[in-house]
Amino acid sequence: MLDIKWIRENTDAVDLNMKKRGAEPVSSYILSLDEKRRDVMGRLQELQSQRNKISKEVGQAKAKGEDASHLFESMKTIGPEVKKLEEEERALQTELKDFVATLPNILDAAVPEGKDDTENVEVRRWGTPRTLNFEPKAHYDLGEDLGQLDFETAAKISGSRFAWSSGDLARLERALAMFMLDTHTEQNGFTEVNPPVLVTPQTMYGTGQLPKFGDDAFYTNDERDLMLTPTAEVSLTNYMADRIVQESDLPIKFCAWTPCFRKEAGSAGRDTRGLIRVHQFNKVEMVQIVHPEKSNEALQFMLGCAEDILQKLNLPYRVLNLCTGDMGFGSEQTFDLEVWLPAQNTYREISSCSKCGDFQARRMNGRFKDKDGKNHFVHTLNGSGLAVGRTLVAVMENYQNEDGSITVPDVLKPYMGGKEIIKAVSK
RNA sequence: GGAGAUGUGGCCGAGCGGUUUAAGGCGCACGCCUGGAAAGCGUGUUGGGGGCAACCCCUCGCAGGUUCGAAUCCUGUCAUCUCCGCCA
Repeated sequence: MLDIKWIRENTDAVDLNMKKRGAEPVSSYILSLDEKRRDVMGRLQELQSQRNKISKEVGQAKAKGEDASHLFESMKTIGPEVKKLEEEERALQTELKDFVATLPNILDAAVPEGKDDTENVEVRRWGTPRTLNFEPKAHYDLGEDLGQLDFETAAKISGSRFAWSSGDLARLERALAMFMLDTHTEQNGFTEVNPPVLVTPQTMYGTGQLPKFGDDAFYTNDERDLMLTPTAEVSLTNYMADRIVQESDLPIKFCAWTPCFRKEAGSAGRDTRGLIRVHQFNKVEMVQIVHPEKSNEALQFMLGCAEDILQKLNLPYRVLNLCTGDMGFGSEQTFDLEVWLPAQNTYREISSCSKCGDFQARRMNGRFKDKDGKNHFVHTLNGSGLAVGRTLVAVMENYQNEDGSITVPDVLKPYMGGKEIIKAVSK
């Protein structure tokens, strides 16, 4: 959520930002609404002030045992007028807030210009794709041939875009998650959290999924309208909702391994096979709550944490600086990591690390108290560390052997009971 | 699912419908005192909004309502705790 005071003083920047994101200018509309609201508020406060004064006089008169009924006359007209202005003010306030809540975050100056994902800027590459002397299989073929990935069964149970894995492959995914969690907690200083994945609409609003992107999420028919989280970012970041922490508590670093639920509305026909795009997948997420001055530093740190996982797994990847046209709603700046997938002969997204400034903190009212006792909004960041399902895909395809078996990466062996190779189960 | 209890500034805790503009205490910050400290004394200490400013408005879990006037009365709702039932 943008600061209305800031919008008032930076109308050009607001409209320029909308343009960069490929949207229409909005500042004149906001300004006129804000002006109307402040006008009503001024008149309302004047009346409230009168009411308070008279009310006090009534109290004083009664205390002395005097008759105060003559004071009621003016109060009788003030009362309904106050109520009317209150309603007017509330309506304008709601209208303004509802509108501002739909505006995306202001992009960092370091974000490259570009119209869509084709114009993202590659920052660096790491690792060299393995040269195979055989035709690489796609992970879904590998998994099905191993007898440990079963999309038919998943479809029977839940419909399209779900997966069923079993045996060593299921364990390999768990191994990946444990390896990631252990690395982030033991090496990178994150605190492991087991958060709820079923959250209130208010929580989804806090991180920016609502009100604009409700169509992407699964709702329950629970009377509280609980929703399934599309990422643990939602639960973890909302730790700060209506909370004031001490400056010395920062940074707060959480990581969590949770299932994520996405409708994938609008992606019909894309990645219809396999684990790449499913309604339910597991992800290890990192969230940082930091002092505003540490935002940039924290973003680089988190990007490093995500890269480190790929490096330890020896998976080739590249880093992209997302361009203005491809940036998410709440983000100021985002780096994506794309991992090499031999069967697709291309890099595919496996992590996304974003800094959100005070955008989310403002929505959820998350603050810290500085040394002088003043409160400020915290800055929030989130990054995948990594998308576990897609990491499984990457390991399968990059570590596949000609006979269809999969070599277990060295760092995962301790988590696989020492198993070195995943082979087909006998049918 | 059923029954009951409780929600008041960072914490504890008062609060007959009108000087509550939320007592008192604890904690914290600053000052006085001291060689230094403790104790003592004094001052400040919820959060948000509007205004150049003086200052004003809102905020007692949340949302409605009653009233000239609500922390206080009414309704709904949420959270916490206790007991019963069910349950991994």
